[in-house]
Amino acid sequence: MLLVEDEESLGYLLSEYLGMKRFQVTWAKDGEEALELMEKKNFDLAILDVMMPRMDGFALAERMRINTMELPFLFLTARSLKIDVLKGFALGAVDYLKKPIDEEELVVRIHALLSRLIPESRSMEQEILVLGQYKLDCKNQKLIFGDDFTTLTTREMELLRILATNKNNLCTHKEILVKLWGDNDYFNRKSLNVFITRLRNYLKKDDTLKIENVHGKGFILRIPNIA
Amino acid sequence: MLLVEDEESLGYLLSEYLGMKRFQVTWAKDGEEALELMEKKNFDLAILDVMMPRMDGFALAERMRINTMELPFLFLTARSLKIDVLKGFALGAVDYLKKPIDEEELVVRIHALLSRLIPESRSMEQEILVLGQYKLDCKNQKLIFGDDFTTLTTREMELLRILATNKNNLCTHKEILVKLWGDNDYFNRKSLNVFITRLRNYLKKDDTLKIENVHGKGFILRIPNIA
DNA sequence: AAAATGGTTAATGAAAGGTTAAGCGCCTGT
DNA sequence: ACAGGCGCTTAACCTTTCATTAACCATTTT
Repeated sequence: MLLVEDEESLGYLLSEYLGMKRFQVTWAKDGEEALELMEKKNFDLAILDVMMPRMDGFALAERMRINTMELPFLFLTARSLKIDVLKGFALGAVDYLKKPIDEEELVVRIHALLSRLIPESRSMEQEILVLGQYKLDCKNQKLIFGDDFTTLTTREMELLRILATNKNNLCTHKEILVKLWGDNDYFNRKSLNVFITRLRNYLKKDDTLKIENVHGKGFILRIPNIA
Repeated sequence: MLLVEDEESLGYLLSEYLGMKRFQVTWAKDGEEALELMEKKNFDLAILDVMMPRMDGFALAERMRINTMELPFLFLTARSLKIDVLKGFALGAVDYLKKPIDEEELVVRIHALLSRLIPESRSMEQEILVLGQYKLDCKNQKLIFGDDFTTLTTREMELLRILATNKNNLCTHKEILVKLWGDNDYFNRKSLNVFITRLRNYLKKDDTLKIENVHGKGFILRIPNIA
């Protein structure tokens, strides 16, 4: 997470507090520094102050868009005029927070944003994923069908979770193998096939669910949307 | 979008205003009614008032989670105590807005939520090319026609994508062959012909679409512009 | 009309995917 | 320490997929 804040005391306070809450915070003291950092490192979220010397937060957001950086950002600012709020969102902000903000509120808002922005982390928190007539209880590694359930192994569960969080969307071999096996070689790929077979077996009680293969690319868990 | 608000005047005002802003709004006057509506219809977002007779907004959110409804929701309420905000997010809200809120701000916030934070609408952003009555979902390699779809092979998809991104413009043999095959010899050229035939077959449900040949030069995917 | 280019259909074979079972290391309890 | 169960990997074998090639017909150009 990247915090862009020119004011010493608030910047220090916030980065300390967020660090305490187990966020990895990098603190940039102006827009130039922020842009440099973004080039070097991958952040999940940027928190931008608006009123800063040299390049203000709005200008920074503009520059980020021009450089097609896809980093989600929110504004945290004392400028609470309606026109500023509208401008902030028009620039593509995911939130616009007004100073002074309660630290705890800031933390829960950031959590809400991150869990929405990063599909994986959402399903990490989410205990139970609904897959057609099945439910996947991630914490207990149970695949529930009515009153019945199967206990999944860790790998089975993780694979199903990846497919489920990207339901109706292609999960490439590479993506899956790197996430679950850390590497993408011939044998791991064969292993993946074995797990796919297993999952297909578990899931065949609901015949609207399908794990489709896209030849040479990967797999799609197809869950028809009920109308 | 589902608006849950017990107060007559505010409910009316909001649903009118949001309707004016091209949102499809359904207004439920209490939690019970909201739950019934959710059973029947798929909404993209719910806006929940907190203080309501019978079932309050927090209780409603709880019920939604128990019934494993995956509908994202935000609170819109006069209760601005910190503890309420924290509770709201703990229940899984995507936002927590304090009354009175400026209508324009509400609208931009909803737009931000729908475009960036809610998966369904996000997946709509991925690369989908419209070809007459067909849609080409590049990531999933699907050619969609109404409710029906065909899974294309990688080559088929790449070829169609080249033609589609240059619609109504000539794509030379050379251009295509170099991009897809890396080389331009007699056999690859024959192969290209086979793929063109296949694409023509896939696309014949919409007879305004044509893959034309320009003798000795290349192909044009013709898509009449609707006026 | 001959030659070149394009179109269509079907056969082929290599690569990818699917299934089942055996192998193998790692805990766990005795 | 060792037996047994568990879960992941490897192997063996079979099926499907798909780009290529061939064969043949149609159209266009010269």
